[in-house]
Amino acid sequence: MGLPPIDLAVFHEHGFTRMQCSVSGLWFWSTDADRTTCGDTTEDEYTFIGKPLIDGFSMRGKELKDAMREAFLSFFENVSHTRIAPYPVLARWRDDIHLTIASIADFQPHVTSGEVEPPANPLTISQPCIRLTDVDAVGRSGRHLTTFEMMAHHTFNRPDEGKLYYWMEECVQYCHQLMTDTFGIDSNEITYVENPWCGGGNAGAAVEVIVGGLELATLVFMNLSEDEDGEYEIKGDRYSEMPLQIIDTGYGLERFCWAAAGTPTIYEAIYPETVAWLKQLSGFDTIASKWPQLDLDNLLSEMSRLNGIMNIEPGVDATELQATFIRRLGERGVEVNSQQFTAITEPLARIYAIPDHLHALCNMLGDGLVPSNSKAGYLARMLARRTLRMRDDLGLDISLAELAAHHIEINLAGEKMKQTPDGLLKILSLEEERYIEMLRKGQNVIQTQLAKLSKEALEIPDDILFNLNDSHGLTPDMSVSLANISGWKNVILRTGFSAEMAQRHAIIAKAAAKQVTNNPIVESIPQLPKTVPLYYEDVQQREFDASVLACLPLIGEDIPANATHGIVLEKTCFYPEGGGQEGDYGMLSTDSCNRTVLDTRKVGDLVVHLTDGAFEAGDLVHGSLDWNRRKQLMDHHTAVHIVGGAARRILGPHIYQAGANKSVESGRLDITHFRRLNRDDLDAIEGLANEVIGKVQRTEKTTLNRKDADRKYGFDLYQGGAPKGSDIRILRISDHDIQACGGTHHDEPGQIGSIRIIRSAAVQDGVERLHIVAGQAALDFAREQGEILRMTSEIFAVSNQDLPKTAQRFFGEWKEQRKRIEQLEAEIVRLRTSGGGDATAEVDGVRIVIMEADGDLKQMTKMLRELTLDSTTPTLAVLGSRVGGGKLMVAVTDDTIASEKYNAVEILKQIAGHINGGGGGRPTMAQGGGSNPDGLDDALQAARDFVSQ
RNA sequence: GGGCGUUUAGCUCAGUUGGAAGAGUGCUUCGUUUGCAACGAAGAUGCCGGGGGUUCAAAUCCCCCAACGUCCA
Repeated sequence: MGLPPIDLAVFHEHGFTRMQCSVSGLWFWSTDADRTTCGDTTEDEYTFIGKPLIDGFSMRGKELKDAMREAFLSFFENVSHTRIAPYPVLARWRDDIHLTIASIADFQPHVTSGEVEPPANPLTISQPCIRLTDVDAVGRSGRHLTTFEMMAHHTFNRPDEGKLYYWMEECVQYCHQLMTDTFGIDSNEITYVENPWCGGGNAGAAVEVIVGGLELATLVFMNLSEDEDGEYEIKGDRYSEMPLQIIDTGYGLERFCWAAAGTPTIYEAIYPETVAWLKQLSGFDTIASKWPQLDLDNLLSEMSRLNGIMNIEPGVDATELQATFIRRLGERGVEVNSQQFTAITEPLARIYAIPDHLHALCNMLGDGLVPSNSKAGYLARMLARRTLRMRDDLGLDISLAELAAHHIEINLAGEKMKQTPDGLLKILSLEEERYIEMLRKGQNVIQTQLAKLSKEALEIPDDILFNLNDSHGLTPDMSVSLANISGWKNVILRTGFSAEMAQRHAIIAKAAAKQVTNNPIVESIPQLPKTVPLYYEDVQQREFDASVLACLPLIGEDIPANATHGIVLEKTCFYPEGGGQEGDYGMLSTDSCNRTVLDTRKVGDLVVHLTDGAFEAGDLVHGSLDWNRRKQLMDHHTAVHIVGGAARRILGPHIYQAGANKSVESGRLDITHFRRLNRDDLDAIEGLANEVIGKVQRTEKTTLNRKDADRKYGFDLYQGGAPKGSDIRILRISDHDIQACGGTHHDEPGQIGSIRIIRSAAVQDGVERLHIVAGQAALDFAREQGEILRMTSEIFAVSNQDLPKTAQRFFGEWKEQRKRIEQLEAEIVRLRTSGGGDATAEVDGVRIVIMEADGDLKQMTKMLRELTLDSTTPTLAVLGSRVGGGKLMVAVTDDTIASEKYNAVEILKQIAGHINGGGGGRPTMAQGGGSNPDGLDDALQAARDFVSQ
């Protein structure tokens, strides 16, 4: 069955009645008995443009947002909600999304699953969000944004445990009170639309709050989870009730601001200064003044009213949309032609989108994101490039960094950012440099790829446009304008091409979406109590006794050679592979048998020892660790933390761990940084890291619940990725580095001895990999380096200090001598070919040289050149050599009677048979080889016979 | 994580069906001019990213690796 109607006392108290929308078919509540639509359909225009629906907010921009947010949060504080500070826009506590897309995202999956307590209950928050799915519509639709604040009140009820804070009735009551009392909205303007919500495996009843044609808020009552036997059916899937009942609301801060301002678009309500500034910089007014009879203000306000019903979504056909727009404007007495419409709306769309993109960029970079060519960093790069393109389209002579500096001053004044303003601007100017470089390279690529295309062509072939976009970052319209500049003056972009390309990308993405699942190592996970870890309590413990709970045959290919069984014990001090630290090795033994532990893994909550033989369940075993291995792994793991802290201190607050691995040989740490590191950077980090080893006496290991950990240390804790459970293990190395980490670490950093950063390498753009050795591995490394130096200096018979100088001298001499050899070879060729003698004859004015030579094809090529390059002596030359199965070359002097008379390829084919070979080339130059060097004499004789015919 | 592209002289880049490694710029020398990023002549500069393979022959075709770029998740 579906969900029951939402019939609440609050509706009846305020005179609302339930009816069905004539357009969408959805049920809604309204005080207006004549209403036929729910308010958010293609029949419902915006009614607030020029006539604000919310009173008492006469300010604009940041000031308006601040006032609106405060009004919202304090309203809910007054009705016993706790105000929570916003989370970062980079969702580092999650591994399924890069960006915070909604306020509820702050609490997923750990709180919404019921595993972790919420930071407060009920709570209210205004969460900055970024959504890039609708990026194409930003600036065009009048309402789309990539970044916005979602104001919310959340409640997490557990009716089973008697914890029921409030549900639908109170929720809607609060909402209605906020709308009518705090914001003074007339009840007649409000419709509450019943529209069930589902997503991410959860679902529930939901109410959309529509005011003046604009959806201002959504109230979701999430109390269902996906269950194929469930009793509720929503949008094709079945659900059943879950123990946690969550109120998830979302109130669009910017939309409230817009409704209070009544400006033609949302952008003018929240970014008025930037819009005005960009209009002035781009000379927008001069565009409109070209048509004095056009009433620009009237046109724009009619357009924005229409925006409400035009359904401008990404991917709709632009041409068709424009035609509809012009027709409907005409119906309202606004006459505008296509040319005028484009001339006005195109620049305006960019002027509107730029501050939005800048805001999103500043939010992302402000949280410490580094632009990259993949993952979250790519999203920042994409926004930066879109902004730069729009800037170029507007013809603005201003850098991206300057735009951002202005934006920060006007729209982000006083906001706390993790990244420094200088760091942020530096990153943006580097991004602009890359963009300029991309365009410069693009110009070359265009010229190369279009070389075969007629300069009169009207279109660039589709496959070339696709390729330019995918491989070189040139969007179709950029390609076309670059082609126009480069001489293909008539090419234009086919209409609908961009949509086609997006569609093609979607198909490719769908095909590539196949998930790779990691191979299981055991057939099935037995129901056993969680293995008790001994390796946290005492990291030095190397021996223990425990009883065998299960002995499982190992399957799959992802296991070490010789490993046959997985042993589960009730407790262990073997650390299972995790957090980038490899598993422990060692021994499990009883009185009668010894088994080698070849690796240790975690399967669910069980630690599985991968051994080379079986035990019986119930056996009492003695475990002993390969301590040298463990000690080395701990050296590397603790060292990686120390180096990470050092890198952050030296390079800046944007340094974040992007991955790590700790093996016996070395540790690897991937860090986010906006440029390649050089040896000086590495030396500085290495120096600081070793200083920390000397200074910090003890590391501090604590376990906090998630709620307290977040509050105490913030989200920088989760450098190693999104943590799973509700308890967070925290490793604190003084104030140098504090991280959530499940690995094993030294109690005293001094036990590491020393840390060396061997080298850095690029993993991807924006991510640098540091290779680290510590402890014994550092000593081994130093010894090995010394050995290499010793062996090398022995070869040169010089001291280590003289090695670079000596190597340089030898290399230089080698190059010089090689050159000298080439010169001498050429001299030999000259001597051999200038003498005449038996090999030379003359037939009908053509010098004939047929002789055997030494050397390979390359050397013979030189001789041939000597022989045939001089056009005053027309020559036919046939050379043969016994090298490598026999080689033959035939050449004639170009553009002479020699080349008229003889065809080098023909001669070669005639004689090559004698050496069992073949070959080819051009009429003036042919070469070939064979497998019978003894036939060379016959081949050359055949050439002589051919000539003398 | 997946796809595509690039790697050739100090720099920026051409190089067609595999068959004699190029241009522009910079550099050196000489000349002409010295007011423009002046002009003329001559010259030097290449492990054609690395490693395998196919072939008589590979900058070119195939495989692997690396660096860089780019689009999509």
